[in-house]
Amino acid sequence: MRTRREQIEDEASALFAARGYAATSMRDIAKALDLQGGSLYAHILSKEALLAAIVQQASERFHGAVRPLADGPGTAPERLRAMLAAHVQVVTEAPSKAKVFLFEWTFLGPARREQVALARDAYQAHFERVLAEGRTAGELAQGEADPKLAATYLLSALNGIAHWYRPDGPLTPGEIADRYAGLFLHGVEQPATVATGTGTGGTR
Amino acid sequence: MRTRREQIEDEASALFAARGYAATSMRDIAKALDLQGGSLYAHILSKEALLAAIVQQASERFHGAVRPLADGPGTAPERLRAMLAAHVQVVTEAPSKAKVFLFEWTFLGPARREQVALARDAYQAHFERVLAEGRTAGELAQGEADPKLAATYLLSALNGIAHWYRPDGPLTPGEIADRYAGLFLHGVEQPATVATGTGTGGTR
DNA sequence: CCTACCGATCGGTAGG
DNA sequence: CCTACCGATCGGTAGG
Repeated sequence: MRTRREQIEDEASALFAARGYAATSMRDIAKALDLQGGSLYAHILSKEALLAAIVQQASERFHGAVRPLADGPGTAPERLRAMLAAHVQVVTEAPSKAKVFLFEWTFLGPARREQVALARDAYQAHFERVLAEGRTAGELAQGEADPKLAATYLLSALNGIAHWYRPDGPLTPGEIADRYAGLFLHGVEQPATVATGTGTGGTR
Repeated sequence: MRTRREQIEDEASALFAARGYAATSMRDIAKALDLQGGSLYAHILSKEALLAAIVQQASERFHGAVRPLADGPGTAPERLRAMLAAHVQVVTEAPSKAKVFLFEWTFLGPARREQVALARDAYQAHFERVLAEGRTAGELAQGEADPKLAATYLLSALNGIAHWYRPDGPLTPGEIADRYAGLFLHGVEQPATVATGTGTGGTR
């Protein structure tokens, strides 16, 4: 049984994600729960504290899912695949909360916003580290892009999923992760045909 | 000399981009221009119409820059590189306006919002078409990802640039575009070593 | 958790 | 473009 507090956070997540934090009033949240506006304050301290709680919990989900994989065994490409799949999993299992964490955290007050900025940097650093290790090991070649830029590129693509994912869409979260991993690891360009021996022996 | 109307749109773009549309009041915009709140209405019809004008103009910039390249000459990879560079150029030459177009258009009323949704779909379709043509021509191989998903992936990564780009950052828009194009076309994984003849003849 | 309310601020307008 | 204002709504609180 969800506590009242959890119901409030769930409803607030849905509304913040759908309309944006600033465009959602406390009375909107209350109405969705059949309460009066003021009654919410028996459970929360302020609108910003409610946002902070949602953001904090989502942040912990992302970290908890991805960090052990970054530090785990496997080659860099293997770990990246696993981290990417975990990130997609966190986004798609609670899209509203992920969306609030990813795009509404900027509405926090200065103190909490800076905390979240640090947590986000630390999260991206997991990806940067694996990319750097892969380069050192000769498993990855990011062209001229350094690990920081490659991680920014990847996380931008992944976070976009929160904007368009629908549970009833054609692709499961696992399928989305597979395809995105293929795009990130191999790109879209057909490698120049080099003696892969499909029979004709190189169509130049 | 910028007209008053243009000054209002520029200032509104900066504030909408920095704080969000819903969290920006007409009096905020007026104050930045040393005006009284009500005075803005000598130049605009409503807050939403102001947002709509900014979004519309930015939308036209993106379309105008990219469409001719999609329809232009060159192989699919060449055209994708050019389109990607043009998109980055539009984002970075007016980051606030791009950001408003990319992330604040959802605050438009239903009628205008649907129009913009169509324009965005048409924009993405340019990328999808080139990706599909490249696949047909054997120039591109997107793994299991279809052109639509690959375009979504790419545009998510590109639009993220609006969130972090700073004119005084270490990379020029052209350098960002080059690196992102490398990541999109080739991915990050080192191709398996196949007779490229660096001397040792294949270190497996 | 409700009733009733607070001061502040919102988008927008009348009249000049 | 300003002064002065409109009704509506905001986040939040007192008291029960």
